[in-house]
Amino acid sequence: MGRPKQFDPELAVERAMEVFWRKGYAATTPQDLVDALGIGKGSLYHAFGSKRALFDLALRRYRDSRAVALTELLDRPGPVKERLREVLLLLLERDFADPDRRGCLAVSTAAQLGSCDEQAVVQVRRMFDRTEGAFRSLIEEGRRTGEIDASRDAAALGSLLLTTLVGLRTTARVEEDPRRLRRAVDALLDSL
Amino acid sequence: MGRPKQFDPELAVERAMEVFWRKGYAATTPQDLVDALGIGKGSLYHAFGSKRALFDLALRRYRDSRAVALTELLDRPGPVKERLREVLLLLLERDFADPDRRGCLAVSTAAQLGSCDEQAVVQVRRMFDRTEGAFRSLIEEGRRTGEIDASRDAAALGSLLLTTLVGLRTTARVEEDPRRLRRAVDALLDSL
DNA sequence: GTAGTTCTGTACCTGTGATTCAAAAAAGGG
DNA sequence: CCCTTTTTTGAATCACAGGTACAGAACTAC
Repeated sequence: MGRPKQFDPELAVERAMEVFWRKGYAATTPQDLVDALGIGKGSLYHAFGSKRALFDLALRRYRDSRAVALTELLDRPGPVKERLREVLLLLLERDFADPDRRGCLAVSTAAQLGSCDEQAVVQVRRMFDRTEGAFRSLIEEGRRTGEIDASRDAAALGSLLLTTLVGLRTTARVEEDPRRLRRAVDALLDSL
Repeated sequence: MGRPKQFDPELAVERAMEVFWRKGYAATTPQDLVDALGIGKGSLYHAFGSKRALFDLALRRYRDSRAVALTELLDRPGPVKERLREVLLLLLERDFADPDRRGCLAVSTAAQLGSCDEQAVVQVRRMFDRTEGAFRSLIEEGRRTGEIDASRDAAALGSLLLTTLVGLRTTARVEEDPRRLRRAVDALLDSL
């Protein structure tokens, strides 16, 4: 009971995520959020408490939506290496297609809040762990099917893939020529 | 003539670099800079014009000092792969040893200012290009000495190494266990 | 209809981010 | 020793970030 909300909180978090993603946490003002969410300041603070709390929700939403999307992409059928290549290249294309060059919110958060904000670090670490795990599973599958040399350490390769993905998405924010990064992806996969 | 400066501008930029590195551009306040530099606000703005201009100087200083240091490390004698491994592991150790987990200023800048700040993007791109070039030269040397398969594309491997380094230094900011990243480095170098 | 609850919009407040300025201080030249 | 130039100091400015308070609106249960 009580007056019902006139906005969809899920949608609001989604939009907040977009703003934080585009401008970064520190550079995002309550006014930016009010404008993007289309609700009053009162409603915003009543519903979410603080800018920081809203950021946490936004980051969690990002993690849930993107990490799931990634694992779904990785779980499609086909040869392991091709799946890896397709996923990495797809993410690259998306990053280059984005006019704002926002990259990955988790990666940016890691770079912006690192150390001083334990809460955010934990969120990002969780997302990284999930992604690394997905890569590792795929590597293990490849080892079973013989596509990947069984002498190689699946955990290490999973870690390497995560690291490379993080690097790719960061580098893509300043790189002009997508071909250089595509070739880097090829170079990595040719080595597996 | 005129009253002489009572502080060393070089040292001031150095200290400003430390602050920006630790807190990030947006989260650094003029007061932080005043405190760290030990000079008054008036002097600061008189000498550097604006927070942004000072950041540019700091970023340039970072680029000049660190990129040179990296190429020096890479140019030491020894087998190519071992040099690569040593450099990557050394940077990792340093990142983990840093209590503030600041990572690399250029990488953080790429993640924080990307797109919206063309000036900074250019600086970072320049630093990345230089690093990638150093890696590439080393790869070419390895191909000449036979350490690295001549069938491999030196440019692509240079790009891959840069990407991985960027990813390593970002991941190190949220990762707890250095061994995972060390293994990732090994996995990469074993593939060359 | 009224009581109780929850939402909304606006006004308001405090602190501080980023910058500017006036005036004093420290040099050198004539 | 005055004049000019440059730097320093510290106060002052001005907008805005981040959040609160409050009056009322919209709903439900009785």
